[in-house]
Amino acid sequence: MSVSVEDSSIVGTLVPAPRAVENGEIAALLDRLADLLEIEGANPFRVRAYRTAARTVRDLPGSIAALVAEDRDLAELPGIGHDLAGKLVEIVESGRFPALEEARAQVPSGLVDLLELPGVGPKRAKALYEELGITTMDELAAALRAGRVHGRHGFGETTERKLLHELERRTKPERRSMLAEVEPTAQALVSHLSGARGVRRTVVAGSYRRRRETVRDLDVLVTASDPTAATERLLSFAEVEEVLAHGSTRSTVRLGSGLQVDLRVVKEESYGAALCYFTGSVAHSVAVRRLAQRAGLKLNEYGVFHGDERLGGRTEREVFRLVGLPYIAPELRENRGEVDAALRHRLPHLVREQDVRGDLRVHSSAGDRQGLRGLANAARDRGYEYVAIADRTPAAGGRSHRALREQLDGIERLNDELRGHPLLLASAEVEILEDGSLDLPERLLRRLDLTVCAVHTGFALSRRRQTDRVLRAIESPYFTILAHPTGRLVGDEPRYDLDLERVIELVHEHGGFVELDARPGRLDLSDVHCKLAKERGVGVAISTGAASRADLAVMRFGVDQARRGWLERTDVLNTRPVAELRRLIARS
DNA sequence: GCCGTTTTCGGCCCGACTGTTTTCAGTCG
Repeated sequence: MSVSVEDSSIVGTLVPAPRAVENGEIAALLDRLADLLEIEGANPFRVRAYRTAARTVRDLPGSIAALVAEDRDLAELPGIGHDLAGKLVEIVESGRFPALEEARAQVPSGLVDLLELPGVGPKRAKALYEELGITTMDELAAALRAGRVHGRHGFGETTERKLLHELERRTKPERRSMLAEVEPTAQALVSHLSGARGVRRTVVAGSYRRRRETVRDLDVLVTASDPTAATERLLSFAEVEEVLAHGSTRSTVRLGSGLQVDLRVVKEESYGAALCYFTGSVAHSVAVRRLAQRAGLKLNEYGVFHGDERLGGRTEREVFRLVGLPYIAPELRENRGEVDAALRHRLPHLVREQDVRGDLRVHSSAGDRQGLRGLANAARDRGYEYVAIADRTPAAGGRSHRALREQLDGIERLNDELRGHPLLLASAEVEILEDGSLDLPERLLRRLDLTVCAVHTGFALSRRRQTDRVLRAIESPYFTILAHPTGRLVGDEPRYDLDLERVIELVHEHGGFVELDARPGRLDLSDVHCKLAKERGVGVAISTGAASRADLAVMRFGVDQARRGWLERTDVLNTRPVAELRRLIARS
């Protein structure tokens, strides 16, 4: 999620914010201040403190505004001390952030954009501003063309050429790509590199391996006896458009799609250490390295060392063991408490795709042209024990009542025939109307095994009305699962405003469930919200909302996200055997 | 600006690559 700091209504105003300020907005302000301080040349550790705090705030499942309202001590949060706690309270209560206003007075805000350019960091940005008065990308482009940058300290001919090339190439800001979009490239790259002479292992690390919902680049790790052969091999990959850096053990290229690929080559004996290092996240790596340091060890991408003695690093397990930790799954490596949990041997046993026994939201079109029978076959082919057929209700442009009745009859007939191989569950993706009532008459609701309730209309409601709407639906005796709870699209702003914490609390009270929409462009709930649901004791259903047979396969992206949200098999509703599932969704 | 089982000061992760430096700073991940 990106928040436009410049447009934010909470900066530079004394008027109380009309709504509670979101964590994402606060985090963006802290990051912006860190950028400005960096350009100013402030103490780098102070800059880091703001970045750490931004991260803490962004990753927090509950809202800072709510903590402030409850008068909780924010200094208890990791990376937030007395000083920052006070600043956060001021942001929430008055909408003001004086430290940021002061920094803005020193450094024009537009300079921060320049940091996006490869090769431009805080020092060069500052030099461009102080020596040439440049504050924007456009001004930089103009200065380069006019030769005004030429001969300036730190700007050689190559740098000039690269910057101009970059400015002309980029017409819009770089966007992160969705995980599912880059998978084919990642796989093609791995098989291409694996063909190089002397290459033993090839693995895509980075956020791709952590299964983040979006990735900015692909970090590829290779072990090889001959590093040069491997880096040369990367350059021969057909999709390479531009070589950005090319060294003996490390190369960076840009593909035609705009995706950047970083390749690192290490010796086989360093595979584990390098894989830890390149899988990250940076915050996780720093936390682990700090542990190593405290134990008198040094950890880098080549191994674990005690003085000059190399203790190991061939496998990740060995690296973790040497620093006193059990193995931590890549999906957890975000420094969101996993190192602490590992130390206390309290890591979750993460849910796996093979634990999934069914899909609890599938549209009848997923049977392709073979109707319900085709759908049942598709589910059985995936090894599912059950599948819930959940077409939308009329208010969301779905089936008429009559068509739904006929479908329910069809499900009963087919179940008689299939005898539970698999079991078709009668459901509907029931629109929650603006007044919070469910968009089906009781006589139909009564015939359903479960409901999957959702918001597809009336996005513009205020936070209070939207929340009340959903809360009322949860109180319905026919409510089972809240589908795609926040309406988010990956990489976008939320489309409607909802107090998810209250919603989850009420779902817990009524014994219902929340959904994780597995589609790679949705992944709604987010990882952080999955963790919130788990912490509040609410089970999560991972569902695909598949509209075609092929869509059923997106389940794995949902499982990836669930793992990032610390979910275990027992936290996921659709890992339950049929009998148990029936009991859990039965209406009291 | 944060943090503490070598605590309230003095630390704060670490190495590769590039370009311009004439021995290393800036940037990046």
